[in-house]
Amino acid sequence: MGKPPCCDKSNVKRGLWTAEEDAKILAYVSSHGVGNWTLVPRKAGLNRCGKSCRLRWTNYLRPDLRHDSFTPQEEELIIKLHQAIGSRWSVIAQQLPGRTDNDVKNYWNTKLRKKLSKMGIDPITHKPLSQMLFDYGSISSLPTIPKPLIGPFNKTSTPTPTMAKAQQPFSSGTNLGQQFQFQTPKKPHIFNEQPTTSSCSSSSINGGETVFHLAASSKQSNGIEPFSQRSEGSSSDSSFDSFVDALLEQDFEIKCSFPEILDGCFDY
DNA sequence: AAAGTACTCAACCGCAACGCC
DNA sequence: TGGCGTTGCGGTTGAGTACTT
Repeated sequence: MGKPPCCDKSNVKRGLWTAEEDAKILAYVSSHGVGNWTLVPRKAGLNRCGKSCRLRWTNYLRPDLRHDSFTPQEEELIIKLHQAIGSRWSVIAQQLPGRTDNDVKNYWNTKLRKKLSKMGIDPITHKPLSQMLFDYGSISSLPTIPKPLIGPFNKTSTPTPTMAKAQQPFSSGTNLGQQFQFQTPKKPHIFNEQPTTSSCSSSSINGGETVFHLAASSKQSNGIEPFSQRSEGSSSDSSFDSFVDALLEQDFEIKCSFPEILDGCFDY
């Protein structure tokens, strides 16, 4: 194991690729095929990291890639797969010929998350916001916050063993939820969905992240278990109250805009 | 027209898994 | 069995562009 020995970053070009560099990669691959990427820069005459070459090939130069817009069918499939397996972009991308995991991930982060949020659907749990608020609103007291859950996202959260390597293609017309007989640990998030870019910062509600760490740490049928099922915890604080108030206010606006979400029946 | 803000997406980073010796 | 190198993956960044004020 261990950290991969990457190129000497001070001596390799970084940033956007030029047409000339692309041509070198294409020429190399067409004559040698894809192989040891660490050798590619030297053999192809590129002043790039091998990893960067592999990424450029995988995400852009591969001849089987599509560069057109996502179709509504692809969009729907991404949403369903994300609901079933979470952010396992490589698995999702395998179901979309010509699309890369990076494509899917970017499309999700820039388009689909916002779309679901606007529809009143939580883009992580795929549950209606009103239902989640009902769950959280039913809590009479705030559970004690376990220390390991406080702070930034737990990057080490890994799929449960039963979900690993479920990479068989889906047969058409099957129930995706039944295809995936494993559970995906849902990552915590902030309700007011923003793209994860450097430009987003101040709009998250104070306390929200902590609250959703707790939400994410428990499971229900769809990966989240209501707080009311938790036995431990009892404290409350004003930041949580204001957070809940903000959520309730937001939910009220959503309900006004999308009354159909009240019956909990969704069609993406 | 200019400045500020939001959005998009290619590329990078770091970690873990894998395979070979 | 453990170390090393390579590959795969998901999260994040930031430059370029579009949009708004």
